[in-house]
Amino acid sequence: MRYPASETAEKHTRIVTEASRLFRERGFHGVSVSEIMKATGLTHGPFYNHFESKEALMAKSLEFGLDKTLADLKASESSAEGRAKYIAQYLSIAHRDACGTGCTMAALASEVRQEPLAREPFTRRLKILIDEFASHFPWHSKKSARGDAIRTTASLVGAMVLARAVDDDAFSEEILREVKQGLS
Amino acid sequence: MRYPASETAEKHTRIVTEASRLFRERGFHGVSVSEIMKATGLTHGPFYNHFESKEALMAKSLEFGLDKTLADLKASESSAEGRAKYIAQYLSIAHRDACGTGCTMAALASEVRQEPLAREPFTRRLKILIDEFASHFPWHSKKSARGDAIRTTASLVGAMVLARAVDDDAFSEEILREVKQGLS
DNA sequence: TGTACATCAGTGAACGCGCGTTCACTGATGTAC
DNA sequence: TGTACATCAGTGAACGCGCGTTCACTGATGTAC
Repeated sequence: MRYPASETAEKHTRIVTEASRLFRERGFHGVSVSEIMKATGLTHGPFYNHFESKEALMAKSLEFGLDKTLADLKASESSAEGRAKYIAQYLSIAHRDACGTGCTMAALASEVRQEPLAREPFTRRLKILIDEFASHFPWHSKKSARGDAIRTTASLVGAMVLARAVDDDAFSEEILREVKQGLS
Repeated sequence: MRYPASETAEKHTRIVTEASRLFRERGFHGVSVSEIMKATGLTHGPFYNHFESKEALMAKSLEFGLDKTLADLKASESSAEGRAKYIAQYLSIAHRDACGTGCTMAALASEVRQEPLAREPFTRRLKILIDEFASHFPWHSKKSARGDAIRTTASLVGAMVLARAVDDDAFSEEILREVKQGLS
């Protein structure tokens, strides 16, 4: 049956947001198209009215997640305290335990490598993120700002990936704490 | 038909080494049991003579890979120059392009989170790795050594994950270069 | 040392399952007159 | 404004496929005598 045209765009968005959350929680291959559609409240059939393939959705949901990360960064306080707050929040236990709503890089970067359609949008957005990170916060010097932004990003992502992989809460928190200390 | 008992252990080892390589290259879910067995020169049937399940092999091949990383670390020169050499090699383009023979953490850490049998062995070995990293090389002070080892590990893993995900060679090399510079 | 036979790692067809994807069908919406 | 009908997003059964796993069978190896 035909459905109101006004709802189509909203359903499209909902597929992307639910996919982004589920992919971050369980990885690209850990979630099926049916599960994503069920999470949006539809059956799996109409998926192909919205996207060409699952891989195309991977790319779109990756873009969505990274755009969110960029928006959060831009919305953060643009001072040394703002940076410390941003880092503390990134390396928090709450973030570690909330993959689905957290940083897309920490959740999916290592799977991006194997998804041809995902690499290009990932690359473009990481570049923008690094640029913004370097210019948004004050760093030791203008000359080192970009390098500092790259180093900080690598530390944040590495710490989160390891803290999440680890089985031992005390060790996991130690990783977050030590890296946070190194960045302050 | 029956096969020489002397070969059984060797075949077992070969399954683990081939699995470790393939898993690092394409992820736990990107490689099938059949592919692994084919890579060892056998059909897929006898896999279950050697391992209880694919997940059990994931855990074993993870252990194998991490033990190799630990052995490499122990074999490296135990001086400030040795550390610089170790870091330079880790953050090299050669390592970036050789997932299958490279660092198991950089290749699989984000997938470990979702594999129950893999988390415990991963955790135990990461602890040993951090201990060894802290005691093997000289750091600024004895007090900060452990924290420095954790921070360095997080930076290395994060840099490699990002450098591999990125589509743009110049950008990828910039990430490796800047993080390397920050660690020297 | 030679013979008879039990052992068991490897073979490869087969299992059920869930995946990504397709498609004939439905029927309220939107449109042409 | 009212009527007739084309549109098309959503439905849900079905497709082929490759996955992890199982198993009856094979036959050289290893062993008992």
